Amino acid sequence: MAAETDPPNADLSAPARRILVTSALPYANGPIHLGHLVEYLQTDIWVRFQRMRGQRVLYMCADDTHGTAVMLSARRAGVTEEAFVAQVREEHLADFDQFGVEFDHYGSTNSDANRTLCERVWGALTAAGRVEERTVAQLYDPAEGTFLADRFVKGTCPKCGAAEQLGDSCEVCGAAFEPTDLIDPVSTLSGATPEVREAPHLFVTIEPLHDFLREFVSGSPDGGAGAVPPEVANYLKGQFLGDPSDPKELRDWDVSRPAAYFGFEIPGHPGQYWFVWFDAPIGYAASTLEWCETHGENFEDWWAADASSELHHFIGRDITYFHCLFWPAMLKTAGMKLPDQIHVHGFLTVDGAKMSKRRGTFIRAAKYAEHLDPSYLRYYFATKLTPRWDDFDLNLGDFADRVDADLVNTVVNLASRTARFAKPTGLSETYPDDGGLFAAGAAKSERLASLYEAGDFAAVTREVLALAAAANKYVEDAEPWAMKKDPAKAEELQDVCTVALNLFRQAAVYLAPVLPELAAKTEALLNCECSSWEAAQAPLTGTPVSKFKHMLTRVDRAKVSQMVEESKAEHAEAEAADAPAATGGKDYIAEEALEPECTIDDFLKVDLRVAEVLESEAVEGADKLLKLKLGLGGGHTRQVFAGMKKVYTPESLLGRKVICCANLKPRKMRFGVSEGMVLAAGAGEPDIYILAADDGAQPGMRVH
RNA sequence: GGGGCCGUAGCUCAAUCGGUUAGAGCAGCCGACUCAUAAUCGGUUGGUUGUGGGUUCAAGUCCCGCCGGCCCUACCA
Repeated sequence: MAAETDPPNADLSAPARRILVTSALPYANGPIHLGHLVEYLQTDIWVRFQRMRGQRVLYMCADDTHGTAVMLSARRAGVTEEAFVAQVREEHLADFDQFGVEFDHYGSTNSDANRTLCERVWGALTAAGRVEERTVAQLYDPAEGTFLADRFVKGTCPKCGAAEQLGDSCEVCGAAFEPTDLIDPVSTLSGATPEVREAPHLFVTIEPLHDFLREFVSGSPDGGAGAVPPEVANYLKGQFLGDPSDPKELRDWDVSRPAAYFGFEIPGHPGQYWFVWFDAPIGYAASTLEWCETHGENFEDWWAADASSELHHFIGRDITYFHCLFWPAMLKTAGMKLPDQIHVHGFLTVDGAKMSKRRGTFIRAAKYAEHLDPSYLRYYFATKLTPRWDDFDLNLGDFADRVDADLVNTVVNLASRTARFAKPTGLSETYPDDGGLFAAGAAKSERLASLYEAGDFAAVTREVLALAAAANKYVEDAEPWAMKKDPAKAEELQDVCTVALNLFRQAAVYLAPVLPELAAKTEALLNCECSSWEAAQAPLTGTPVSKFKHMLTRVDRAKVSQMVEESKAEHAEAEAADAPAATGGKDYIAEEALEPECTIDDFLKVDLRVAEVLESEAVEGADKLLKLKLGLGGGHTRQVFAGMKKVYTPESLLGRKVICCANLKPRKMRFGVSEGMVLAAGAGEPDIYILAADDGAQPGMRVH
């Protein structure tokens, strides 16, 4: 946990800011994975930066423990919910620890502090007349004894008849409906047939706060800044708030769930529990309350409406709605501190695609740390993080290249190529002429600080790397290795190393929020302090240099692949364990219903031929398309575009015999005309399996 | 169905308010060097800025259509 004492303030004339920072609470129903880490690392970097600048920061987080999913997981595991979330908590904390994410306090939404604050907020909502009770009809699972959220019900679409559709919409025809409309609904929890039951629910009205919320997100007319970036404000206006001239009505929010539900029972409403999304954000405050109680601080100094502190939330863009509308509405009504800024980040993709368990790119934090140095990931994420909510990609090849090239070859190289020369003498007593390099780096201080402040870590790493690159050039030009051979140039050698090591240290200080371990190793090497921002302002002189030890090893590509392979294997095991035995596998016919009966004449209209893939290339600018030239014998060829690039590489198809529909009407596509279709099984990526003919089949033969 | 965001070199990203010939790193190629973790330094190849229109003296940037991706949301719009 972070030090409580205030570090020296960067700007001695200004009092330190008091900043309360949160990351969204991870749900206590699963492990932390690389997608989660985007947010915790982003927040941790920002927090560490603020601390280096002398600000007073509280970094608060907690496990989000309530809800149906946790309740069911606990049942399945045969333990109480409390025992279940306690176990998950240990795992989460271990993961955060490995990645250097340092919270001041990590609470739980299932705590007395949270219950107390939920009651306080609830009391305020009730007193303000914002709470209404209404009856809601919902599907109920008699076997599990719980009401079912939409995603826990499957059934046949009432509109198109497609089977196995989830409770709220149909993937096949796109229809939207209520789960109670489903034909033959089945609980995915127990397999039981759910019954429709009515239960009272409590709703919170936020429409009266419409004007307040508009001002909150986009700023006040008198020039006050909004709490969210412009694109987020646009989204909220477009989706929920509308224009002042054409406002949309904000819907009431259903904040209760009937028993059985793992959560807090609502005072005065026996059998009704606060919905997990109601108590989750209150967990930010509850965590602070617990911290205050053990640190002799006053909770109101951080959470009262007029508290002089700042409140910053870091969230993913999927939960923008809750944090930017409901949450401020709750706080406003409860007379509590409003967020000053909500930092919204995008999602992580891996190798250009959504994280996929099947492909092994759904990687747990713990699995990553088994194989690779967490510093790599902290750095790589930093090179990608901006204040915008764009998604960004963890390209595993690029990841390894980038870490090696930037950190090992450029930054650490500065130390490793000169520390040995400097060890016998230490650093020079006075800082030598370096052509202005150190001063130029020092002059970057405020610019880099404002980039950190704005969350533009990508720009920070770019600029610091440019400094380190210039430093390498300095060493190259000075040729210390030549001086080493000439005893008369010992002083000159010491000077060159003094410059190189100071430039290295400057970079390490600037990168310290991202790479705290590198900063610590730099402190050990140079016997100095690297934990304050001002450390980059003045060069170090006359100090001893320790024996150089490797600070960061190159990325082992084999470990990267191993990590992916093992993640893949984990998924396969989990699937095998989940699959009910001897049910004959997945019901693909239910998933994609049979077409109406056809006659032999209908079938013969489709002319299927054996074809050989003569040419195969990926289509530039298309993610899914391969352009194939098919040989049908006798000199006949066809150009066919096939949407299977994500599953088959172009080379893997060359020379293969495939089955194609040879009389399909040619279709003009963006990249050319497609004159047929290659047959493959499966509903689409990643399930695409090309049909093949047995040996002996020749191109052009018809399939009967 | 509605909305938001995104699309720039093989890869990852820059480009102030619309302003010169769209830049950088990595990878590739050529050369130099050898202190350093096959590191470093110099040079160099590589772009119809997804696509088609429009506005403008000037468009990667602004407007409209289309294609593609991600997300949110919805029997309202």
